[in-house]
Amino acid sequence: MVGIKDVAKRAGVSIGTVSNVVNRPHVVAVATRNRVLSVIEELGYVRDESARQLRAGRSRIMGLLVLDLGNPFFVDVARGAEQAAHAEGLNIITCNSGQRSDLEASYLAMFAEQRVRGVLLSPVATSGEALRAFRRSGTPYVFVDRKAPTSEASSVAVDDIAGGALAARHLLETGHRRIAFVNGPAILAQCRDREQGLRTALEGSGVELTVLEAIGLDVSSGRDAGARLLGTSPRPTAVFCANDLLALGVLQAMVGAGVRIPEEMAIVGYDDIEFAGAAAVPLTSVRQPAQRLGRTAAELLLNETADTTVEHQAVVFTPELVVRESTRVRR
Amino acid sequence: MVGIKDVAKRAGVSIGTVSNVVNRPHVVAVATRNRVLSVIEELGYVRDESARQLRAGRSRIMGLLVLDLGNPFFVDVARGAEQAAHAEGLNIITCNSGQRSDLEASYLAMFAEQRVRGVLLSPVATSGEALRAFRRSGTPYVFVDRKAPTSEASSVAVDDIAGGALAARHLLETGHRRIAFVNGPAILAQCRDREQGLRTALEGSGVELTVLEAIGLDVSSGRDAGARLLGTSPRPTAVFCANDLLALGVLQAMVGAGVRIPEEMAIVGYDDIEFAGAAAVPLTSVRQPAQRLGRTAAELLLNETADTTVEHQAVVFTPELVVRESTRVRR
DNA sequence: CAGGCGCGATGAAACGTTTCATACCCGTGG
DNA sequence: CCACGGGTATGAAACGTTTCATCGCGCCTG
Repeated sequence: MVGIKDVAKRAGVSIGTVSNVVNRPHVVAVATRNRVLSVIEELGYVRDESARQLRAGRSRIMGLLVLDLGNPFFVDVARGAEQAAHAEGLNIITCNSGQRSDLEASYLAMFAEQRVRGVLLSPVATSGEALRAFRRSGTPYVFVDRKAPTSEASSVAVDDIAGGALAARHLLETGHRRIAFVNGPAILAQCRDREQGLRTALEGSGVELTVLEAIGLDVSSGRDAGARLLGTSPRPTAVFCANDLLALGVLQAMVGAGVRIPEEMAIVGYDDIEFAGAAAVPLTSVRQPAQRLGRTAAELLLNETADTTVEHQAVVFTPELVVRESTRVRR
Repeated sequence: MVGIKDVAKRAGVSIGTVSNVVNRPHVVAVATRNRVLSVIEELGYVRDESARQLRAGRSRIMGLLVLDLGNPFFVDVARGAEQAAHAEGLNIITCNSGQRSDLEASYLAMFAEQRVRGVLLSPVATSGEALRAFRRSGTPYVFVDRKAPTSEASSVAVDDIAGGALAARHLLETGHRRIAFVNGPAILAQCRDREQGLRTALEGSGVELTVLEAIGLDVSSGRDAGARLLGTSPRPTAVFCANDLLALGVLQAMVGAGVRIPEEMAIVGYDDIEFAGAAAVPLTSVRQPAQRLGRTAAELLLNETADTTVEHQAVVFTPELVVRESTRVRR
């Protein structure tokens, strides 16, 4: 592999000069510069980032670890983060923990070993060995889609309790009295909070609430949950799902069983991913500003890495209900 | 930041010994080993991957550059690739070109500078400055979802011509005589091939074919195309879309305009993403083995990086038609 | 008892950069 | 004519690892 000293030898200059041509072109005489540049071109020299980084002590890369890239919500978060990072000339590497703590641990270790500039993290659980070990490495990090005490780190999240309440109030207003909640794994704070918001808002309303916990937060888990839901009696008249993927699965199960939506079963999802509006019956959903979440988190992280004295912040966005056919009362 | 020599000093051993503890624990006496390990724990030492890599001359990372992470098809490709890489103890970093040549170029440059072990590439265009420059860097690469001459590199693809033909024959058999094709950007070989397969299969059938080119390969481009389609007269009775995202957009436009699917307009998509089956009207689609594509490509790349004498291969998978409501003739 | 062997530990070199103090060359002003 | 300074180029040190030749030491064997 051709290195800086091959270029130097071939161009008849010192390696320091080659380095200057690459990094501070203005300090080298124009004749020399052109000669070196043409040798670089001729030899196909590509500088070695690991050597650069070793010398510089820090990398030009930012890590992003999300819970599930199969969920378009996180793809949007990644898009937002990428924008902000590119604006500062940094590259982002996106990794997918798939909600598995072991993968999360392995990616965090990788980030630490890479001496990444910082990490945007949407964690499986904020306690846990992996995270504790990662903290010790001293790599700066910001939580995404997860509140955290500012004493520990900055965070950017959406108010999940408010989101749960939004869904609850909507279902109450449309007259439902038997409601099911299809939740995801309770390890996830998002799931716990949405349930809590729902419960609090339903308090005293006399609504009969059934809670099902799905295995995952994906469409096929939703189908399973939908099948279970079909077996309950008396059957609820509305179901709120922790996630649009779950909601799409539930919807599919209902349509497959000939249950009419929303007449026999109203459905509310969460995230308002693009597919929610294009579903069998367009889904009512709680919208989160996903791209903004990613962008803001990246900006916060960039600030903190530029100036370590800056205070941690906890940014919380407010979700918004988008009403579509799946809960719209037909006349 | 604590380095190997801090550990060495504190444990009263040489840096070579510390290195051995980390990399070849069996060669160091158990008492020494434990002492060093406890110092590592105490100091929170994390080894510096850039120094490691500089010394080793190669990295433990594989790059994956896809056209669009917003398309669940590529998320599945990424999943497959990740599996194969992890099985070999490598990490994958996934980047998203979003079909933009400038981003593609910038990520390829980054991969080359990082000296990644190899790159899985689903390129915007196989010609082009970016790719030519990348080739010169000598980083091994394998094309994903794109055929390529074995003289250049290995590739893993799905037969898009066959896929287009599959859709065409299905629409012919279900009696359609005015068909529209909503294609994506013609720079993409996938789009050109699917169109060609369609045209060839329709040849001599007397079918009237209208081709629309959408701006992108996403749902909103599909909505636009759907709107345009509504304006054509006489209106086609079936539409084939280069992609499920486009098909979902077209579907949404049709449903919004009160056009009955499949009676007034049959729709066929491509990729068979999970959302296709959960759509307003479940979509007939051409299925591709996405995860297998990623896994196979990664395995090929691993082989080639392990043994440079191995021959390039071009693996081609065969697509499969999945028939659902959107083309099913109702009785 | 000498020689050899195996186990553990050591010290130094090397990886490819960047940076910085230094040196050289030439022209200009005193 | 000398001193000085601006514009260029140089050489060496440093970054944190891994690797490898070497060495010391205790033990076995002949």
